Amino acid sequence: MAERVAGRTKEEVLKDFRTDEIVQAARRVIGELGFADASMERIAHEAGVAKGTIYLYFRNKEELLAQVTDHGFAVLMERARAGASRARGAEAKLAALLCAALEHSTENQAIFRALQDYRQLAPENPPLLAAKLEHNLEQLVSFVAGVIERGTKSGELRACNARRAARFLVESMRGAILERLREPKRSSVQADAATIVDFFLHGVGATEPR
Amino acid sequence: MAERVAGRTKEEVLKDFRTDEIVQAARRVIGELGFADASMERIAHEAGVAKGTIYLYFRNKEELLAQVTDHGFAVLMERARAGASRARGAEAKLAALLCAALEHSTENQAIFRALQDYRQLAPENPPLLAAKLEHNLEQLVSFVAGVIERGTKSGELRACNARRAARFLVESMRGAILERLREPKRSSVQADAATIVDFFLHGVGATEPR
DNA sequence: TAAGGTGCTGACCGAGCGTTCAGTGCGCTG
DNA sequence: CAGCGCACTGAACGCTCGGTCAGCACCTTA
Repeated sequence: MAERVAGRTKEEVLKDFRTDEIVQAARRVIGELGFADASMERIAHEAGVAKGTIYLYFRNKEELLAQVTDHGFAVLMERARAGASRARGAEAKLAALLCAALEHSTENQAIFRALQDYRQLAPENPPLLAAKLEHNLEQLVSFVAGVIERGTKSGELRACNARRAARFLVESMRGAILERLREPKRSSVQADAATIVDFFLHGVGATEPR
Repeated sequence: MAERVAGRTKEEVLKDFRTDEIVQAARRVIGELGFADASMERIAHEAGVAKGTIYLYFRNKEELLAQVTDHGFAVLMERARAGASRARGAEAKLAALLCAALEHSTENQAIFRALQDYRQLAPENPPLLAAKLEHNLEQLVSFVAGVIERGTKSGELRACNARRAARFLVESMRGAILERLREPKRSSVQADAATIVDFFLHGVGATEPR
């Protein structure tokens, strides 16, 4: 009989540990090389195990990649929620949200590349990974849309299609992240986030909103 | 001595014809399958030639893909310029520009997928294709930035970092195109373009611009 | 210490890719 | 009509990659 710690066997703990090690290794490799060039061989090497070992913990490559992106998105969403909940008012919440995303993308390019590339992986008949990413992205958009809706109700934001606006903002964020990755540390995360929110709230038109 | 038509030999005309045929075939295949899955075999089949024949007209796959994206971008830019030049005022020009881009992306997904995927193709040490796409995208941003700057001078737009604003708009356009490709023909090109320009000019804030 | 089990290894496989090149056949020329 | 040149072909090549599995090493147990 195996000894138990907190209701889990030693084997289960070890398995979780190994699984996490491999996921983290995959995250690093993807962040460095992108999805397309992140081979199982390279990931195995990074994790310090043999290629075959990965297949003891994941059914195939796609399942591994899906876990990587899921994990990355979970961290991003947690940060975004935490940042937004600390801030007061729609503008501050959106800025905090963007800050979290920009910081997260700077520290960890893997999840962001996912956001960017996922459609490429299998444009037709999207498999597990594409579906998961689609779902994750939708979650982010929904969250942003929620912030916008509450802002509209409180009168801070004008009435608009919250979902469209949320997508609009998320895409802009994507662009800013891209730019930051291209020329890193050109400006602070806070400044970039503020610029985007400013554009988003006020636009570039000289006339007042209708 | 070969006969000449308009200063070009028959061989040159034929070569151009074949080259164009292959480029168009590649465009269709990329549009259907994406960059990653557009194999030379498939492109050759679509063009109605043998795989080896492509290598008589293009040094390698990358050169072929680069020509495809160059061609697509040239068409897009031509449309955008034409649309913008017909319109009067910054708002109308931007709307026309977005219309052109949305139409073009609807008819021809290849160039758009390029915009989306190019970073994926070679994240490190970007080769010919990535460099060309980067340059093309920069051209588009510059064009938009020009429209914005002139709008600022005429007083129609408020003063802002035109380049940042242009990137902001281009990314939003990208998002709209993505959405359109996901659920095609949900709304008219004109309506989508108007929505984006409206967001872009007025933002979602209830207060007037500073 | 011997036996048994289990986690792990890495050489191997087949598929698919971009690329090459010896061969083919068609059309032009003398 | 014979000979030649050249555009074109597609089988073959080298390579990479995801995925497999027979065997090994180590730990536990008796």
